[in-house]
Amino acid sequence: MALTEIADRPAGEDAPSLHQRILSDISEKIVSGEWAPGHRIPFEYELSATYNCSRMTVNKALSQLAKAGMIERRRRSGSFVRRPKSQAAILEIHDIKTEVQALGLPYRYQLVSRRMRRGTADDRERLGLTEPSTVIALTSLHFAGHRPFCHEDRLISLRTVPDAEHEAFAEIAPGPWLVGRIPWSVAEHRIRAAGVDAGVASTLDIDAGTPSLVVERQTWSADQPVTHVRFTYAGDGHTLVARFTPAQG
Amino acid sequence: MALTEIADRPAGEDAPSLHQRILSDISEKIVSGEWAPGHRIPFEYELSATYNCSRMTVNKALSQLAKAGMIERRRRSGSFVRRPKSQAAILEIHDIKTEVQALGLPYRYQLVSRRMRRGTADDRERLGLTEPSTVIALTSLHFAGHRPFCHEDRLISLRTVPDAEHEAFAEIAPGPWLVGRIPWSVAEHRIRAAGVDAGVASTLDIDAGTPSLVVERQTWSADQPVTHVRFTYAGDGHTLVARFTPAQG
DNA sequence: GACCTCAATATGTATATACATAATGAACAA
DNA sequence: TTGTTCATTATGTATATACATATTGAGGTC
Repeated sequence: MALTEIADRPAGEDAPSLHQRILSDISEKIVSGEWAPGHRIPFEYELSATYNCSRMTVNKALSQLAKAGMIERRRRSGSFVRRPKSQAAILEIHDIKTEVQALGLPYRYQLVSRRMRRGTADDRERLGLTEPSTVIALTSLHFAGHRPFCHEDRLISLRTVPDAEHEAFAEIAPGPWLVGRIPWSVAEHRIRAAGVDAGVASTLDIDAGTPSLVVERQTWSADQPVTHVRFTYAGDGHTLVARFTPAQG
Repeated sequence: MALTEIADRPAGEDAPSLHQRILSDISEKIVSGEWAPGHRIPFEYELSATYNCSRMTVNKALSQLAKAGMIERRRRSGSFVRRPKSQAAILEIHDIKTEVQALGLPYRYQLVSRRMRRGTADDRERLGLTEPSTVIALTSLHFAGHRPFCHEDRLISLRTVPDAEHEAFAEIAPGPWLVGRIPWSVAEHRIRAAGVDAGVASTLDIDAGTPSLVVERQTWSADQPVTHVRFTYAGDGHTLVARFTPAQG
């Protein structure tokens, strides 16, 4: 009877594509534990029979699952549920304006200092420069409402970003200015806790040594160092939050 | 002449699949900035002509690029390079044993305390429990060499993980014990800096108030709260590091 | 001009088919 | 026993084809 087929896809529900449905069916079996790690999932031709579709459609679903790291595919042997890769997980880090506005507070940017100089040894270290180069050194503040939310200490390599020489950064923060102008290919983050030093403490209007969250980001574009930023979030007021589902690399 | 065809694929090079090559060709044009955000990339049938392949092969490449967030596809209009989505990025967090061993130091786990209790209001808050439930509360230390590397403060919901009642956690850390036993579907991380409180300070053998990195992780399996952990990494000795290429969500 | 209709168009999804490739295991030879 | 050969098998990749679907733009009507 046609009734069962109708029941498969209730009227109000918008129908996802078939390979999508196969994918989520399998994904659910894995996440629920019904198919434990190591379990061999049905062969492509078996699934194509149960779903009454072609092997290509099943292949599309399984390939995506393999890419997401949920299953492992072995020729001649079949596809297997992968063991979760330790407690590894993924965290998203947003830009500051978004962060502040997500808190429902008005955002404001303020430049504290701007210097151009021949890169010191420390500058080269931070940027990952091998040869001397001229750099722009910026310090600035990001406000959430009336209170300073974050202190930014940034270097920009003029060799890679010559336009930065003619930008005052009085109105626009260097982050948004760089984004869109310089396509970055690789970046590296470092997150740690530290007591704030005297200089940063005074601009943030807190006591030196107060615990703070330090996020450093180093960015390259096509192997050329672009910028190095050090964000200092004062006190324990700031938290990086991430929600995610297991995507075992 | 066949010579040009040979030149296309040098002898020593292993040939990636065609759709892979199309994907990386386009990806490179985008990352290099040759195709700026908003640029309309060639239509599927155009690319299939230039690469002398079927539309399906091009479609596979473009679909993956769209999924990765690098391009946006619009029916009837074509495919366009997407504007990078702010400075969002991704960070991987590994489990502690792996972290310690990556430093080349011997790893050791030590249980400090284990209690079973009817969940307090704070316990329910941490686990995300709506109704009262019995919980296991564990505190333990992770050593890197001789020094305490990390303090762990964990709650496990006995309702979701009844087996935990019969596990002493004297030999095995609760993290690895839970992994593999309970497939988790969702997790949430919170990362912040804080001064350590007196209790944790004494077990870590440092002064109270020392800046420390606190990583909290809350885990659910099929909407059921599984566990809540609070890792405290003493001082500024510990850094979370992440390297990544831009996958603009 | 505002509105409607409709053909054109680019992507979305799915099929049937084909051959390549890696891995397994059984049959067979030294 | 050890090693080799070889057919089998499941996945990997690619093609040609088909129809669905959303969107655009042109043309006609009120």
